[in-house]
Amino acid sequence: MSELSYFPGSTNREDYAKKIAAVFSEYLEKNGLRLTSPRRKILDCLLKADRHLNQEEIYQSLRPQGIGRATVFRTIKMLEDSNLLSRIAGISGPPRFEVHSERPHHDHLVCISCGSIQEIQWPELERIQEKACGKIGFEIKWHRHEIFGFCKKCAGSSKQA
Amino acid sequence: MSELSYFPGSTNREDYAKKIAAVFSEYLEKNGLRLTSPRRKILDCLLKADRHLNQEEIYQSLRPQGIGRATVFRTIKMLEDSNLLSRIAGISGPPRFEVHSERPHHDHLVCISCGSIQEIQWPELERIQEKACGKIGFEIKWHRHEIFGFCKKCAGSSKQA
DNA sequence: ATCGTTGCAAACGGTTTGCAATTCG
DNA sequence: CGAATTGCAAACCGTTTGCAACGAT
Repeated sequence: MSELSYFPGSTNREDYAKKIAAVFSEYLEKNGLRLTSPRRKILDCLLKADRHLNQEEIYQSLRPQGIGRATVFRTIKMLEDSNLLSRIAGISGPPRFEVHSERPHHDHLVCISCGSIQEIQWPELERIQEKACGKIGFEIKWHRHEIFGFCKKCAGSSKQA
Repeated sequence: MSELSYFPGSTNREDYAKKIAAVFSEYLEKNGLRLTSPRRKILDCLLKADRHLNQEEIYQSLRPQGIGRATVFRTIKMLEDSNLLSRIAGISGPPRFEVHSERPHHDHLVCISCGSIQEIQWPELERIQEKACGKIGFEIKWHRHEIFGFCKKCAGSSKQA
């Protein structure tokens, strides 16, 4: 399970976290909602993680602080609505989540043998996408691109799922 | 809801259906399983449809013939295992399915306003993908590429979800 | 006769919702 | 005070499974 997570050169993790929190807060305000302590903690948990968490993992790590499952789900939904969080499907099991926004867009390479998720950036591919969609009048909001196969390690060995 | 579905020039729908059925049958045989009437009907239902069906739609259309939900799920799983069926996630709700195999690969443009799904082919994009993955030693088995945004019709009008 | 297959109903697991208590502004 | 928020438990919904009856070789 090697899952990468990185932050653009000029922005360190804390600045990044602040920025995201600000965007979230703004979103909430605009909708007459509040940036409460549980919501903040859930966002922090996602930001601190160096891999893609699923709902259960967030819940387990925050339960000691008295945060319930429902709140985790509700907050995840808000973060998705505010376009700060994206859902990654994987091959099976519950979806995992990833804070995006400021990070350069990347796609996912999911290994169907060991389950690892690598990230990959494709500026070239993004360009082609936009050009083609522009031509047929489709206005892109976001996309999800998951490639399934065998990672380097697993491709070398026996390839069992 | 305009969902395209087409068959390559030289192959008409019936030939195509036969080919798929043959592949399925072969897969079943190889695994000591049988191409039974319910399985055949479920495959036919998917082949006949001119849009992406979900499990419930298949079940509803076959229920009059006495086919149960469990069989639909079980058969879908087999078709996925035999690499004849792929799962499309959409923005919400249950996954939809699409028979692929012989058809040229294509990605999906999902409209977040009206829910329509357009298909788009990107040979260029596929090439880039393979080249890049080859470079880092990732062996592609299949991929899922869904682009979300506003279709031509909805981009023009008021853009409500 | 044997072994896969079927439909049913119950079980399951992730997600959502109703609600009374609580917190925040 | 009033409105949003919370945790809990129950409800929900799509999916899976156990099982006894069935079907095909």
